[in-house]
Amino acid sequence: VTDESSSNSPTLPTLAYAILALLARQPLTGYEIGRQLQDPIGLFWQAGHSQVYPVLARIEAQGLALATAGPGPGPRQKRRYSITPAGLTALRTWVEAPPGRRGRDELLLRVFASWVAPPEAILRVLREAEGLHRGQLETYLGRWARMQARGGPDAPGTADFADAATLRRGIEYERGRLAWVRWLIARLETAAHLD
Amino acid sequence: VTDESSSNSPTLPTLAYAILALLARQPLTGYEIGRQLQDPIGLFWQAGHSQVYPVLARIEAQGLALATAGPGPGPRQKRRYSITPAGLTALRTWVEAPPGRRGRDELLLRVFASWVAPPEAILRVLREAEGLHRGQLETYLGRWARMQARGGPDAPGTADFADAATLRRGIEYERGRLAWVRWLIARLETAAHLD
DNA sequence: ATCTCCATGTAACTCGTTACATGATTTT
DNA sequence: AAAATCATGTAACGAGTTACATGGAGAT
Repeated sequence: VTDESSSNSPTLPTLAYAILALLARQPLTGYEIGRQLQDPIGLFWQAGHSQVYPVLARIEAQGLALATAGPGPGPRQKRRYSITPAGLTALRTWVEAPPGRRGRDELLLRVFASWVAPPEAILRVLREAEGLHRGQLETYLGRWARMQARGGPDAPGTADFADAATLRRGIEYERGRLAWVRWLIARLETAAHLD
Repeated sequence: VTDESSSNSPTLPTLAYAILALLARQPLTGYEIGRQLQDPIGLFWQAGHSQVYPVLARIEAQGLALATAGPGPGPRQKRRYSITPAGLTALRTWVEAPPGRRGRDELLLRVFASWVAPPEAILRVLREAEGLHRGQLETYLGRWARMQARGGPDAPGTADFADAATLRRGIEYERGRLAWVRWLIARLETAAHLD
């Protein structure tokens, strides 16, 4: 375990910092955090609500966020969390630490193993992937357009600039992905009708 | 659990298919598989040896690979695994299934939260990331050059073509990453010496 | 003498996913 | 009338990481 912190604050999972990064912008409920970390929305980090609630409890226990409780729609109270100065400090410290790079990519792994399967099967997988990436790219471009519409991106050091920077990378990633998938489809198609 | 398989074969983790994809090329020991899935080498999937051994045991138990045992350097026997026809079929079936897309990116998450930290701290993180990506890109380009040297990539349907296709994506990914990191560094630097 | 590489595994723990559970309000 | 949305949580399990453990061969 890479625990370089003091004894009273055990290390938090990366998800905790994703949550703190959202809370640094505005107070949110666990439900809202869960929504923002859902699959097509969460640009760089995903989590289900069942993972969010226990981590939120730990964040609160360490004094990194405070909750204000009020009546909720269900049998339990609705709790809206705000980040504390200690939470901001913790987030700042984490941001300044070097990121660990580990990547897992199922599509790439499938392509790596694709030569064991017939080309039509791989083409099906690739065409589906192409659709998904096209959709994701459009989602991102829509966000980008809305962002430009309500005043362009600010100067570095603002949340708006950070949003724009991450979104920019998301768009470039999807474009690169799409180009590669289309290249592969073209290669496989020309090879296929040579038979 | 998304178990659509028959009762006698419980679902295997994705790592099992990464291992089968390696075994489909040539017989390997658990140690060699672990090496190939190590951080800078594993292009799209990473795992430590402690994860590999139990999964290999499950692969063997399901008859997807066979081991030939011989004297090893340590107290235990050295076991070299070969894929079986059943293993090839399982791999083929998995390749044809749609990949689940979930991505986690620590650097992107850090940039998303970067506005809470001073610009010099973020620049340190970004410059370190730039070095890592430059190194990774060089590694990939080296592999690419060696690949071209011993006869260019084959036609689709071969392992060599699959290698080239995945490597190509790796190179494009690193290039895109590098360009983005450099753009960000430039933006932050010009903003910094306006103070 | 110590370190690294080869080679195998186990143990303890944390993280992540799916499913279960409750219940009011709004939409179809 | 049924389904989706808001809102909270727990339980069970599987995946992933770090550390422990063993030991021969070769390099520094």
